[in-house]
Amino acid sequence: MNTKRSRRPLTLRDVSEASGVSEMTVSRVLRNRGDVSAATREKVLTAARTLGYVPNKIAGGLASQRVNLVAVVIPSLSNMVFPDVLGGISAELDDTGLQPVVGVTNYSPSREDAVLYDMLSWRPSGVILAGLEHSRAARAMLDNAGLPVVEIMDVDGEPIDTAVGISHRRAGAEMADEILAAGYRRIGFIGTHMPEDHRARKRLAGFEERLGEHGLQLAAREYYQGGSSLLKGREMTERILAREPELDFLYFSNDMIGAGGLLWCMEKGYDIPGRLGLAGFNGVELLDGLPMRLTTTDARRIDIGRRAARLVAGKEPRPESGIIALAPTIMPGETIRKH
Amino acid sequence: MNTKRSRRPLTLRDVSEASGVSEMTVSRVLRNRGDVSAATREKVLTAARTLGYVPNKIAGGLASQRVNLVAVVIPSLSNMVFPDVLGGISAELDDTGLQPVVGVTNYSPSREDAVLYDMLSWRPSGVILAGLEHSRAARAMLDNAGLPVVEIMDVDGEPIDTAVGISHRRAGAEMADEILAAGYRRIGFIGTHMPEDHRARKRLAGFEERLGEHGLQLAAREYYQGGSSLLKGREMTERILAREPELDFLYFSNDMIGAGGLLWCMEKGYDIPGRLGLAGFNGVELLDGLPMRLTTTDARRIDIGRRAARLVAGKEPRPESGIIALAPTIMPGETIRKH
DNA sequence: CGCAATCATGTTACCGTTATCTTTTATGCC
DNA sequence: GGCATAAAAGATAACGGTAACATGATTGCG
Repeated sequence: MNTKRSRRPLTLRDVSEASGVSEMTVSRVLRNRGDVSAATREKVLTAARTLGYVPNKIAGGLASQRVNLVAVVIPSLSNMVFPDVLGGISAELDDTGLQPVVGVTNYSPSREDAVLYDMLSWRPSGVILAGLEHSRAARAMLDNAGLPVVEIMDVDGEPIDTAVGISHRRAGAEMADEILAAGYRRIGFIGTHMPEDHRARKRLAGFEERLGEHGLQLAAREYYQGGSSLLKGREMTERILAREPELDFLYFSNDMIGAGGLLWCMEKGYDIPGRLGLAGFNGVELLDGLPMRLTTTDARRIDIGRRAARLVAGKEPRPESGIIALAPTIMPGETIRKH
Repeated sequence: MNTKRSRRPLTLRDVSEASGVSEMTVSRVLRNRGDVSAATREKVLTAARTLGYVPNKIAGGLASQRVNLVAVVIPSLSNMVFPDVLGGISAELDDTGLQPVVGVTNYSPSREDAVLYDMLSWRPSGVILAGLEHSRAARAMLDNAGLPVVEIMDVDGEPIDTAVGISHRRAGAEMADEILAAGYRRIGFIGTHMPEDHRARKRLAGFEERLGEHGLQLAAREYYQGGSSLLKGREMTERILAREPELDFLYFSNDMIGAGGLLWCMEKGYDIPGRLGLAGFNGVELLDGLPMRLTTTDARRIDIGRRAARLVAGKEPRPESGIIALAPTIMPGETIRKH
């Protein structure tokens, strides 16, 4: 099966010699391009197989000026948000010959610049990146690169090329509507202290704005550092309720801390959703198994991934406006009163 | 800042002309290699910046016969286990100039072959892949490639080159010890029905073997299809207890379903850990916020990622045996009786 | 001051493919 | 059977960098 570990790496030439045809013909066979007779095709294929030849995309990419890679730049892996998006992207890219390559920025603009630079140096066929806020340098790079750029997750802003996402302002506002309609009035907010998480910021802005329209404002807010976890949700919930015991609703900036808050409140015997209502954001699978279903907003992650992928793959035309806005949809759950 | 969107992509030649030096000198500046005077360095850098030049790694890689990529091939992203591994890898690769590129196989051997083939066609500097079980074709490819290969997560088997992980047999056996020492005797198991999840299989084998040494065997087992979620954990727990109400312990093949099981049992009012003990596997952060801390085994994911990365980066020599076995460590939690 | 060592830069030849064009061979059709 | 046409294969020249070597400019030092 395996040839003795030859030191010199295999090239087209080796396959060409082994099968007695030109390198060009081998290349054609391996890429299924151009006319090759069934006989030679077979010869070449077996030669390639027995040698264990693996094409060199570095050389191929240089020669063809085309690389089947799509750069995907996102802030974080752990967020339990990203795997869904990537799932959507992969699913849609699967039959296009394009392959996603992921870069992670950790919500740092300078890391984002670096990651982008690095990705672009591979001359991908397209770029999908999270958010609409990018450094001047990043915008310039992307502009210059002259390839499809899809900014995902958010549509509240001016896309470089195309944007696919939900309006986080709207998501926040709609949740506010829901909460107010259910009669809650003393509302607290818990979120990360991350100036770079623009989407969380916009969500809160939309939320507060809507409260304002009803003559209300947040009765308390609590910010935390670092990653989101159930434990953090518990801590923050305890803290905010200790400070403001009269709150009748807690709006969490994501489901993970929302779930932590929910567990804590249930243990403490709070009457939910009667005495205290809760809501999160994202619509993650995790929530399905909680003792009580947390009300949340589905951020349409899979759809966003799919549409973004369709755009870079050219399966779908870029809309005139450059913006594809999906509707964030509230998933009622059981932690908010019926009205 | 940005030059008018020129159609022709920028090359070294453009920078060279703009700064009045040879392409070679530009190349040297951009890579910080070789001697260049401070003056020209500055000239080149500003030229590159104002043009918005991004190096072409395709061309560079071909010329230098060297690519700063490390292929990371894993079965799944959603597992909440691989993000940790990736974290460890990135952390350790950060100062080496190497960059991880992730491929996902969905536990399918044929997908694994395809992903590997694809990755190798980029001629990476090293490969990190999950598990010790690979197709003959995959082993041949890796053998042929002549680069460092680190198989991670598992050490129960024969590595192609080097392996870093824990012994899942041992992890299973040690958990069995713990459970037996606490006096539980009627033990049930809940896990995925995935013939390709070799690590889960080995864990169970080690577990059962140890039970056997004590003259016991599993009193019940329940397998499920598809992904692990809290909800699935609840369902499976309900099912196994309906079928075998006399069980006094449930060993879950991962923490997610373990957590689901725990929540269900608590709701049903089971006395835990008195009447019924529970244990999972992995040691994920999720567990920290549960109403009761689930007993589990820390699979050393971050350490595994780090060591693997150190090996491919050449920061650490390959051990004589080719195997780096980390110790799986039991995290007691509160769902198992004290003994 | 002269000569070797060092620094700074340039020249040339690939790296392993694929695009494009050319040549050779097979095929169809009246 | 001859000639237009298509199919199959090959030859050649990029693609955009970098390695390796060559060269010109400085510097150090007895």
